Amino acid sequence: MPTKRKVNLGPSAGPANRAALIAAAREVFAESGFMAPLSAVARRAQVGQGSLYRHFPDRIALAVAVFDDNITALETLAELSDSTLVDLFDSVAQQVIASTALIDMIISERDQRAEHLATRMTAVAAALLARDQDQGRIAATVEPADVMLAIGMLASLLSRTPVAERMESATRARAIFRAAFVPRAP
Amino acid sequence: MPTKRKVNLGPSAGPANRAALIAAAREVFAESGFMAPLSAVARRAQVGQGSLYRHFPDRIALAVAVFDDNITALETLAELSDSTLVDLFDSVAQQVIASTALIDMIISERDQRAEHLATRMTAVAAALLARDQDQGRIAATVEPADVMLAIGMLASLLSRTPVAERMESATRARAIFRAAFVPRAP
Amino acid sequence: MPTKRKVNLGPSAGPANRAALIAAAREVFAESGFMAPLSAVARRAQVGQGSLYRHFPDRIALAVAVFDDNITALETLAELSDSTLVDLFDSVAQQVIASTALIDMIISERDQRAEHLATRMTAVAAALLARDQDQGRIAATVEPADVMLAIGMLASLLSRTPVAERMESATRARAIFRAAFVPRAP
Amino acid sequence: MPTKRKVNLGPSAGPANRAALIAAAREVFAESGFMAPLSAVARRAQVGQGSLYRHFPDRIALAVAVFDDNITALETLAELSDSTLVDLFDSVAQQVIASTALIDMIISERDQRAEHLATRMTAVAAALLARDQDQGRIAATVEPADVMLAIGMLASLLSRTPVAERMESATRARAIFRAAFVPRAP
DNA sequence: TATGAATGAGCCTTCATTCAT
DNA sequence: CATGAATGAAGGCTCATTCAT
Repeated sequence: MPTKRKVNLGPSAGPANRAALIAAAREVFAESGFMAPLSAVARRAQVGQGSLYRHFPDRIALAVAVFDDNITALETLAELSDSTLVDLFDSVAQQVIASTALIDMIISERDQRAEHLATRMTAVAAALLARDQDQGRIAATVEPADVMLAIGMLASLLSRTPVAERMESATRARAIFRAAFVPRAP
Repeated sequence: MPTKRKVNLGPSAGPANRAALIAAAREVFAESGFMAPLSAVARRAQVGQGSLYRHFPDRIALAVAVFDDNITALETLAELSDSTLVDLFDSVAQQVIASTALIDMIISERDQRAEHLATRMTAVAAALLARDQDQGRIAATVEPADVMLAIGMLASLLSRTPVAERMESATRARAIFRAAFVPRAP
Repeated sequence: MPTKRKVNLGPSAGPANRAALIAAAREVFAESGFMAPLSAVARRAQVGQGSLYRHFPDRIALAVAVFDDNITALETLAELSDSTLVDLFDSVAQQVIASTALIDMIISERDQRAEHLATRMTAVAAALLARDQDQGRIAATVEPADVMLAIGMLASLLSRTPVAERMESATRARAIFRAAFVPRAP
Repeated sequence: MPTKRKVNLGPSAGPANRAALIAAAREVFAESGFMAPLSAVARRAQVGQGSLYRHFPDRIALAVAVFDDNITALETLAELSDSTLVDLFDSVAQQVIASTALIDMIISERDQRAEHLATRMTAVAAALLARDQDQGRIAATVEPADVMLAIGMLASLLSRTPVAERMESATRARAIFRAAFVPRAP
């Protein structure tokens, strides 16, 4: 009465699966948002659900793995000597235009790991802010929290905007924030 | 085929139930967002699921009933002769601090009824914008779409911010938008 | 806090409601079959659901009231001196082409009242059969049960055939049964 | 968000469940017709509803699995060199006496998969008809559509006949159709 | 007596999570 | 260590039936 199994390729492709899961999750999160069914991730990665759970015991673990790259990209940006806050806005907007789920998570999850990503992002913002203020591009009264809030608002908005309208909204929002942050009297 | 019953207190409280449903929905939406389970609304209203569906055949019908009040409050605000865009921001922030779901719906639903609420809100924004620009309080370059975008960002952000931090975020955001919209050279 | 009611026209239109319910049920059964929601009947009759239940405590009671007319039409047919079994087939087919639910009920319900209608229908069949056999139009070996079975099959089939194809199926089926019942060697 | 669990005996009986579901569905369809609640199938198979949906994503998928055997049996019958239309009627009757739902589905579903079964059944009928006509057992005027109609009527009727009376009805119906299809003058 | 709101059982469907192989 | 089937808890929705007014 029992069964028939497929094949068990053994532990050969151990971390290959992990990578496949991350890639699949990136796509799935981008298409269907942070709350997309995890089974869809496993399916797209051609991996058993069990393996998904072994590598990433919960949704956040998976999301953190996915979004670490995004944050790293921002950090890299901050290290360029000529990057500005405007670049940061643009980068974030770019990321969110492509995938909505990072901000979904950063804003809504109280989980340690999500907050860690948020912290790294804040550091990026603070670094760029200081540099811009030094060079008189941004008003001295602006605080890092303002920048993070602006980023949060930008991203949160874009994350709920239909894909087709995201670009336009991003442009308009960027103009608003630039106006808000530019120094007053020349 | 028949069904067993427990008690049936009858339709004595006909529209009282309707009111209870709206009140419950306001709370549930505030706590859990626009996608909160409707069964939770029925439960909190102490009402059968069937009654909920009789009164409000779908989620949007319920939401519209809940949020009509909010929009009406904004319209009333716009009619006061001395109200300003800042007042509008504050009102929206106030509302969103209390309940998150109105903007959830306005941003994400393409439904006629949701768009009707959005339209009314836009009208309020446009009226106040015109008045503020006449009196030199807001730069002439600002367009209604900018105002709506700002409101959307504000609300979208607050809607994902944990309740405890909403007030602070709202204050900071208001300052940002004021800075962005104020006229430049005096 | 309580209520507002509509109007209560009193017991003025007592049996008018009953008639409206029967008419509405005839339409609803025709459109949606024997298992159509009773609430749809009440709605179409512009009558409260309670009234429906007062007049017809269950689905069968309502159906019997509706279909009594159909059976009566068949009985009237049988009383015409020149009517034949073929006429009966045609009449049943006609009725079923229009509304499917009578046979649904006769075949599937074991309820007394449904069987009463079946009995009357059988009497009609027997009368016509006897007459046809007297005149040599139908083989002497055919029994009333054969006729009822043929009617049942015809009707049961039509009741499940998409409306557009019913006419064609009815014609073909009639030919089959005629071939089956005609006397053999002339 | 998580879920509580009782026991999980694992997927040891993987395809055993599938078989149990088919068996259960055969019984449930036989007892309650094609529209019987799928939850009843899961319950009778002692299987979670989720498993039912995994194996058979919709009602038709389940029905096709159940009825494929039936059609296969008919096809096998047609391949026997000495089988006749009468055998086909008897086989169909036999099957329908046991389970009602096959014809329910073939008649009422416009779904691809249901029509595929219908097509196979028609092929069987046409093959047997040709052979019977060759050997003079069936009138040359009879067309495959007549046979299918007869089968449809037979099955449709039986499908609505209480189990106890099915055998008798089947016998009588077979006699009728034989009479209808036999060649006329010897 | 008529009304129509309220009830709640039950069906369908989706998913997170577990676990035998 | 990977697999993928099994589980069952929700949630959405529909309807038959009751009952205060």
